[in-house]
Amino acid sequence: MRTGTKKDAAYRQIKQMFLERRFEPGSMLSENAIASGLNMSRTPVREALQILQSEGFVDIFPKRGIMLKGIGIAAAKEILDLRAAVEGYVIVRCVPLSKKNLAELEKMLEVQRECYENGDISGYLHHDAVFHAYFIKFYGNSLITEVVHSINERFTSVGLAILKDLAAVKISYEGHRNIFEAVKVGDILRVWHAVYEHIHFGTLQLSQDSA
Amino acid sequence: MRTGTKKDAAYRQIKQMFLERRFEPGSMLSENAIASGLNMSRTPVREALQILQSEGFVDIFPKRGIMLKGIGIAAAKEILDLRAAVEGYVIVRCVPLSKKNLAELEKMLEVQRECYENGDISGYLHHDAVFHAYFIKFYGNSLITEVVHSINERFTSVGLAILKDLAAVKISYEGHRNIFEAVKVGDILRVWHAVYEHIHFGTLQLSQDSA
DNA sequence: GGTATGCTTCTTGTATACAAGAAGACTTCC
DNA sequence: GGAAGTCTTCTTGTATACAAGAAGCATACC
Repeated sequence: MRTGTKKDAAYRQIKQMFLERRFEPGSMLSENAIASGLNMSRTPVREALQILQSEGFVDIFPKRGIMLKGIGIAAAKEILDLRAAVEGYVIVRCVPLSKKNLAELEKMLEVQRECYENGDISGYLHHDAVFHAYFIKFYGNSLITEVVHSINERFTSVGLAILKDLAAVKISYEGHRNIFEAVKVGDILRVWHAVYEHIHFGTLQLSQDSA
Repeated sequence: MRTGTKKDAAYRQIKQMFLERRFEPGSMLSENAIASGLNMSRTPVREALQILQSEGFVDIFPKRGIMLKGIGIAAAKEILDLRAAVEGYVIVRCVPLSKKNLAELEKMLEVQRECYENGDISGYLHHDAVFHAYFIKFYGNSLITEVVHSINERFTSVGLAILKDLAAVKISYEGHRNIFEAVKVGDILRVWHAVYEHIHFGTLQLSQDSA
């Protein structure tokens, strides 16, 4: 435990358990159970859970219990929509990019293409995240960075539902390349549409799942 | 007290005290002081403060105290930038609007103009918020609604710094009208630029303050 | 059998006692 | 006078005891 307070330790460990899918979404948790599992009293666990509630990970029902929230398709679409809003804006505002930045992006696209050609979906998922994070980080608005990070944290599981096969990976990769080309030529409207189409593709994939 | 738990009551009351500027930004608070002021023990106060920390209202320094955070100019600009991102997207996506919606917006603009002509800045501030909320509400993405609401909550005090005189109100009103006209003719790029310019105007006002 | 009532047991909500760190004042020593 | 160390007092951190609501079950009554 390299942490300062037990509350922070509890927060990190509980969130990690959630991200690792150690509990079923929809299942009820108890402060007592978590506390004994983490070898601490209810107090820090309780405080950690309050924060996780305000971040949308759990629902606390007074005197009844705590429910781990899952992400439904509707919520996932709303997250994608917010991402489209923010990322579209950020990437548009990054235009024009320096040659150095363009070269870095080109290299990323190369790596993505390799993942696709090798059938490495999980590798692609990682590099997809890196690609999207690149613009956000470069743009440098820390509030936007935080908001995007926060919504993506609850979204990790959905990534697999979107990039479920190589065909989807191919389309995603082409979306990235579209964005890149639009950025390269500096056509703002085209950038905006490319980002929108790319992220909206995720929405379509999710809709197919429900069918 | 019409509330369920004391924690919720504490949360609401403390936040309201912040919004009413009952404490100086930057001042140190103590759980004890707040708790006795609210006639409850430290526990619910403490939990409320943790949530307020995760929402960015306070900083908790372990074993030292709690500091009420103010909004610096840099933070205010980041908030405006995020608003530009989200509102720009939302309004673009609202296009085309029905005649009924356009008529409602037109009526709002009338009210705004009256506020301006009567020199009623505080009235304009209110109707400005209504105008911006109109698109968000109409668009109907609850995540976006929540995020915008959350950042605006911390932003109320800054509104006065932006619309500090009638000249600023006039420019703001013209910004709204620009957005409206662009929406009316359905020119997406023009909508996007109009929203960007309108919100970026706030950034400029803030920069002048610092000079 | 069906319904209502009270009990049992779970949960979280709140208060409080104590632990422990941080900061400043105060004292002591040089 | 100055510096080091201790001590006092503030703060929050954590554990625990108890309060109190909610839900299910068993039981009694009709």
